[in-house]
Amino acid sequence: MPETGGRTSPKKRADARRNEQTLLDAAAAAFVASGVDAPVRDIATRAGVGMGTIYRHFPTRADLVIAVYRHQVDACAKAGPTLLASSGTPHAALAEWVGLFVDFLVTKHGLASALQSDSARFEALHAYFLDRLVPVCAQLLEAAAAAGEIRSDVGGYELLRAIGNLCAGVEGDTRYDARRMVELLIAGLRRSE
Amino acid sequence: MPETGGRTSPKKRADARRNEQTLLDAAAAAFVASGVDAPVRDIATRAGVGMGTIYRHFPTRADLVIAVYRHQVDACAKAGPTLLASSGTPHAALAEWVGLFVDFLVTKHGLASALQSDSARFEALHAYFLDRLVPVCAQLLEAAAAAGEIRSDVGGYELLRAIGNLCAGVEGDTRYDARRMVELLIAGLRRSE
Amino acid sequence: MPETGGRTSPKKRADARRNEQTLLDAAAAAFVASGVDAPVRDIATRAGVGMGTIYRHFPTRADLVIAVYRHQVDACAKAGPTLLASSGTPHAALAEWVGLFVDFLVTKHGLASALQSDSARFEALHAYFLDRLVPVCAQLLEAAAAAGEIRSDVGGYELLRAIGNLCAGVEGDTRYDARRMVELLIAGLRRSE
Amino acid sequence: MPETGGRTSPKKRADARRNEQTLLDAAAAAFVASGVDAPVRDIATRAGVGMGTIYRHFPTRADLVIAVYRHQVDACAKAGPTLLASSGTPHAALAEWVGLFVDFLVTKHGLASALQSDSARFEALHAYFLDRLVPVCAQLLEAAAAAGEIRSDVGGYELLRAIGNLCAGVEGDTRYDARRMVELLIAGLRRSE
DNA sequence: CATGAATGAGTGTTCATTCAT
DNA sequence: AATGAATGAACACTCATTCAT
Repeated sequence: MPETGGRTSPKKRADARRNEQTLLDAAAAAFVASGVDAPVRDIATRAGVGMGTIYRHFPTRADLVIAVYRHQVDACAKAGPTLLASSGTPHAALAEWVGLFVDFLVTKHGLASALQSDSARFEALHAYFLDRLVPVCAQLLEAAAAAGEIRSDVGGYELLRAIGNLCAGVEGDTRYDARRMVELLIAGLRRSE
Repeated sequence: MPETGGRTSPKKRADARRNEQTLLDAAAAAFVASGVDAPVRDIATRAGVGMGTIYRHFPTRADLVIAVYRHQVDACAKAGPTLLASSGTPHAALAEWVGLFVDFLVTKHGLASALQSDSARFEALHAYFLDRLVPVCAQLLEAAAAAGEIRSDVGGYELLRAIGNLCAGVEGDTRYDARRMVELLIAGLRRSE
Repeated sequence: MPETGGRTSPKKRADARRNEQTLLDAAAAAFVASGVDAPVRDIATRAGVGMGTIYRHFPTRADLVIAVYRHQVDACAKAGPTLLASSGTPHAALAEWVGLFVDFLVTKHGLASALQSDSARFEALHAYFLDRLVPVCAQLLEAAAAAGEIRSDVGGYELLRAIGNLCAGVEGDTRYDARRMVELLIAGLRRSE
Repeated sequence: MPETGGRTSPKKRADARRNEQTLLDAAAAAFVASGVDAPVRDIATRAGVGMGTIYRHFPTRADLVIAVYRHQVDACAKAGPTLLASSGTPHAALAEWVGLFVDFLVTKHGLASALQSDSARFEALHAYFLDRLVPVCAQLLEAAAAAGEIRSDVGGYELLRAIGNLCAGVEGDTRYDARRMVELLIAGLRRSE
């Protein structure tokens, strides 16, 4: 448990952390350039380290991907309750939160596609996203449903998956606006009386 | 010039045609199992033929993929005008037609994912789908918009793309119902006044 | 023995011969374009026949190559004694005959290279050229040697091989003139006193 | 920067270098046996390494071929000026140098054939040989021509090409002596008055 | 601990050759 | 006899992953 103030971790710790951050930055860059399937060697080269180092820190590709996006996923997860408290209505909060999620996905080219992949190597990634975000999404949905604003038969997992899908493979397609499509989806949730 | 019903084509033709069908069936199966990127060798094995046979019939992967789905795409394209004529309202026709398309995509696991692929090798596939279906979808959208039932700022390409995305990677995910999600999307199109 | 005037060979014979000539022409063209290794299918296509037809007429590639060049090789072989009789000196006759051979090789792009090939598939080709031309070349060499014009320690096979080599792979190399190099070689044969 | 005799290069280097030498030896052997087109797998097997190792060390086939012959080509190039200084006459120097080149080519069966190849994949090989040897050959030719010993209308490239050709495909042909034929060629260069 | 050399399975693709029709 | 569909060996090349140094 490396708390900031601890006296236990000597220089080493700082170094290692710096190193890991270099790795994550390099991976993020590689992901943008070549998708989440970017060759390990590319990432290593970008980071200026050997490939072995990457495997040491992140035994599985999913580990690496998760680490790269952890902060943003966490931030997104935390924003849910906040928005619910501050927005006018639950449905508005949901829309805003979904907007946040879309912004995240759309700027991380290749991520949404990776989330679709049923390859075993991305299982952990899948799981992480779900663990963190499904509850949040579900909470927002429930609040909106409880307020009578939307139908109550759509779950967090399903909505999240749909949003992820709508954001996949958008890379340079000027005729397709993922954000708009997601808005349509959210609009479609409205209770039809 | 293969006249309808003519008995002109020599015996060979019959054999070759049968073989080609075997190929298409095998390819379809392989696509379901491994996506549209299924190794040529796998497809050949499934069909019980040599790899060369596949290359003979379908020089390019796109040729194969298109051939596999051609009939259904065509049927889908033709259904558009028909539905428009027979359904109660344009929006109803649109919904029904979209349902048809989703049924097609959802049962062809792997197809939707391939349509997302920006790989050059699938360019022709992409083009084929777009050429055939975008006009139909656009026509339905326009009719519904003209009737004042839906917003008029969503184009055929965009909607088709969104639907395709919603249907991608669904393979065995019991918690996600692509059909429902697409319905949400279509519902979201409704004119919000 | 299908003599022209025989009454034995009905139409069939004429057809078959015409067919075979078509084959040879097509092969010759293909050889020029792609070398003596031209794909069988290419040749068949050029000839407008099926591949099987080629295999029927020429079971081995060497058979085909030999057939293609037979006339010219024979003509070359026959020219030897003629030149010996008509030219001023045996060495002059040798030079002229060699010139003939070089003309032949140089215009048959790819042939010289094929003659070098030690691939078993060209064994018969090799043998044919040797059987026909080595004796002629040897005769000319012997005459010139007997006349005291050239050294007597170079044999027909060896000289032929050297010439063939000098003509190989010349295809479009403007800085290399095979003819000149062969002339150098022949000049080098001169008795050095 | 590998200084002479320095102990700077880390241990690894020694291993890698040894390995590379193994590779070069294996490649040389494979080239002798199957020509410079020897399958990568064969070379790898001979060397007792995986194919990937070869691609790591020599990304392109030309890289490999050049590396295999570099030392000897360089030695040959350096011998030119030396012989010119030490031999009795320029023509003698030329003859000796050519002898060196022939010795090299003849023992590297398959090399001469590769030099003939117009395949794009051997472009770099071709260029390397030419860059290194044409100037040397040209210098010797010019010196002999200046001394009035030989004709002055044959260039370095042309002579080198002719020699290379004479040495091609000699593999186990006991009736053909490339060395003798080249001598004939050189003899043929003598000024004919 | 880091390094990066080595491994080798996996895949696309070409063509000579055979053989059912 | 002719056809051309089918076969399958052969080869190049890429990368994830392991492990000796």
